[in-house]
Amino acid sequence: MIDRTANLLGVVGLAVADRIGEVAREVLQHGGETPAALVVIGYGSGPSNDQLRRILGLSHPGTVRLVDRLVADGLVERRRARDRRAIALYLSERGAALREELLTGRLAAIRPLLTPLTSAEQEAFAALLHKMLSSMETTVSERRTLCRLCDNRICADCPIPADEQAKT
Amino acid sequence: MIDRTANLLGVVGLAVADRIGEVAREVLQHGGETPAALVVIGYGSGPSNDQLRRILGLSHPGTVRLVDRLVADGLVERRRARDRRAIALYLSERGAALREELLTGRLAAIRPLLTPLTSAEQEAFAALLHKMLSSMETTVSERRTLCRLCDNRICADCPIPADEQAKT
DNA sequence: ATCAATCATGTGCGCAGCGCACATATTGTC
DNA sequence: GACAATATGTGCGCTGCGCACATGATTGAT
Repeated sequence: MIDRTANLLGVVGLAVADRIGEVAREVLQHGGETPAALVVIGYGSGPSNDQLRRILGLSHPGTVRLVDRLVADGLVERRRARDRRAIALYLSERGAALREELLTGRLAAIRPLLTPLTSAEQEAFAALLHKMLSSMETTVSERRTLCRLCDNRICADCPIPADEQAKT
Repeated sequence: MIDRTANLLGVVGLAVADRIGEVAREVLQHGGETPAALVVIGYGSGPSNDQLRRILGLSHPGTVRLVDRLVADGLVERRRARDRRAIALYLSERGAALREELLTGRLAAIRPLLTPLTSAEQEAFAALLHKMLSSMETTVSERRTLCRLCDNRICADCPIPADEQAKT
């Protein structure tokens, strides 16, 4: 019985990912982990190449080239960090604008899946999703990977627990 | 409020897609739409290159090359179809075995997300997913695209409605 | 204070997955 | 029988990414 539910979740998950991917490509003209990079850098903490790499789950060179593309598009700036072998990544104004557009488009793409549900059903659905996420045991790094496309304007209190012991 | 739910669904959807992708790459050593192709061809109806193309949402040449890879790996056979300009795609024995492994791995990858829920909650969750899917208006072609990674051993009665008028 | 190990970034190279433009073979239509 | 429509295959190039390697900055051990 659980497998039938898992299969349904597989369908919905695929549909969600497909829709997000479409929006991202329309907005950014790039695919892969590029949209996630824009969101992550957009938090404004000035992540290093290596921190970004871990969150996106890419190789180091892959991340360098990804940032190259974003810089070439004028969406990201490489700045000096305290540690002078590292860099600090920040969004340009245009990058921030596209990030907004991306996050808005993402929600707009997912929303139609929920509208057939009544308000009460949506609440129940949210509660179940919340419980699923809050039951995941993750490190800080894994949590950031899961939330790499999250809309921080909406998700004020992320339900996903993170073991604070784990290294960033 | 709906946006908060949509954001949560976005996270879970991404997690599901990530996990499915990992399993697929482990089993098949290929990414992209390749795993979906294996599942679709595995239904045994002997689809043509063009029918497969529409379901996967790829260009025609992209599909030809995708099938090339599957044939090179000994997973798929190109056979003559009634229409002699078309071909009919079938799985080899090894292809069918890998398809089983892929579908099993897919469910195994999704299942851990559901286990924190009680049986009653899982039932409620399934009912909500079912309602979401059954509310989608899709053509036959779109339905097949949505279900391109579905486990037909589990999903006997697909909830997604399809307009039978639409051309295959 | 120096020097080796470590860390972070960047580069040359190649591969996988896919699309565009084009070529070829078969089918249906008039 | 001529011709548009259909279905497959090919040459070519692009995007996204990993591996192996090189370079500069920092840390730690002596």
